[in-house]
Amino acid sequence: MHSLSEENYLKAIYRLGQEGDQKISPTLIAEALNNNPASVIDMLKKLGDKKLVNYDKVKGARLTEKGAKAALDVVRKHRLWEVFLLDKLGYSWDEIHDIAEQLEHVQQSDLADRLDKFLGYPDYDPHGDPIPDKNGKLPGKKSKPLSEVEVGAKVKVVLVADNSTAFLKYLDKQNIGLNSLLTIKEIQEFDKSLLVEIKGKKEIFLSLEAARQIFVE
Amino acid sequence: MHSLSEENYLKAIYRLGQEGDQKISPTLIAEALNNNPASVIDMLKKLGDKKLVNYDKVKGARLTEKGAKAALDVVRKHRLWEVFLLDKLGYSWDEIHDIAEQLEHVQQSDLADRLDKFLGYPDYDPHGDPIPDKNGKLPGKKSKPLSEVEVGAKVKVVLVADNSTAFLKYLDKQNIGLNSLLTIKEIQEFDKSLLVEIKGKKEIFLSLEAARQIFVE
DNA sequence: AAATAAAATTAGGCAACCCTAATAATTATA
DNA sequence: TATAATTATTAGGGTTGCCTAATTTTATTT
Ligand SMILES: [Mn+2]
Ligand SMILES: [Mn+2]
Ligand SMILES: [Mn+2]
Ligand SMILES: [Mn+2]
Repeated sequence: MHSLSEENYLKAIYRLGQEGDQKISPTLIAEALNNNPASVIDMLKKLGDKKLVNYDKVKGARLTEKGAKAALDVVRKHRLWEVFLLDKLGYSWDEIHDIAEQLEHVQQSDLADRLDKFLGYPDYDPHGDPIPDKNGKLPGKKSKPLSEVEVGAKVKVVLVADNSTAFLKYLDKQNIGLNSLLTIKEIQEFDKSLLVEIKGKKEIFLSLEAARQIFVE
Repeated sequence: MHSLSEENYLKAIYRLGQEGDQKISPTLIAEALNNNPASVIDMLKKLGDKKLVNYDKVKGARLTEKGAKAALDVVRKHRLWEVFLLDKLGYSWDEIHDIAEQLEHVQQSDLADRLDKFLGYPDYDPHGDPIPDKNGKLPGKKSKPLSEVEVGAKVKVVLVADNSTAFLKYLDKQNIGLNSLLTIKEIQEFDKSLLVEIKGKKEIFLSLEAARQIFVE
């Protein structure tokens, strides 16, 4: 139906749309896909012809309903495959994203549904990201970044936004994972870095940078 | 490492090499891949540069050791994924080939090994084709086409060479599957078609064409 | 051995995606 | 508001992998 490249653009535009209400510009998309704004413009033209995206110099890129559906379909496959790789094949959470990037493009109408069933209809992927159901509906979950939590609060980690191997390995080393229970002991005034206690474990320091990637409730 | 296209060429050349000692010509490869001899020559040049294939107008195409290794790696992945799709996701044997054609190209060093372990180290895929182990070694099995069996013989189906949906659905309808026990009742002189009794089931007619695709022992 | 048919090869192109360099349009800054 | 910096867009190319239409080899028939 859609090419691998088209699917990656749709997914990137979808993701950028999720992270706040910034204008989704060619430059932004190019950064997300690690390519060139000139290439992005080419593709936006094509996706426009296919009625998957509306692009407007002022408003930036927006998925049409059809485009959003296609994007969610890829996201669903990505996250289901991540669950498969972790639960069934025993990979760790920092190894699965890159493999899922390939698996998500396998085309077969009922593959995602069968995989979903085989995995027991999971609601979240191993990084805490919600898995859309077959109609594209996402389970709701209202979390906020650890960087916006006050001193003294006790919170639970429910999602890790940065899925890079480097960051996930760092969290492993710090003993932070999904469902970790954290208490904010201190927030440094000058750099907003945090001193956090991990329940039953040691206290650690987290930079603002890191805290922004850890979502809690 | 190798592109999707390159992998498909390697696999095709490997498969053609397995089916007897015909000369593997550009035309033959083009038919196998449903493309054009001119395109094949382009690719043979590239695979030659990469030391994966030796091509000689007289001898045809031959995989180098490196090329054979790469081909077996793709074949291994294809067949393991087929087992996964049938055993775990519940697809039927006529639906899995096309999906495995896509899955076989997913690149990750230890994916095949993990899948192999998860599936319980199967020796054969759902069509009876042997699955190479991680060193490329194939389990031996000496079968012959049903078309070469004599009248009166009692044999067991161990492999189906034609993996097309059409042929596999036809076999389903005839009630023939792997491990079916057959007795050859008659062979027609004029067209070599067979009258076969399926143990515990009815008698059926098979064309020579069909019998050539069914391997027994 | 010609003539004919089939197969291999070369030449020239095309579509998908990406890139760099040049230019135009915006936005920010002095 | 003129000047500088940043973005967007266009122009021109490159690569991969495919195709069609010659052209050349090789194999088959008369
Ligand atoms: Mn991921
Ligand atoms: Mn994830
Ligand atoms: Mn197959
Ligand atoms: Mn098979």
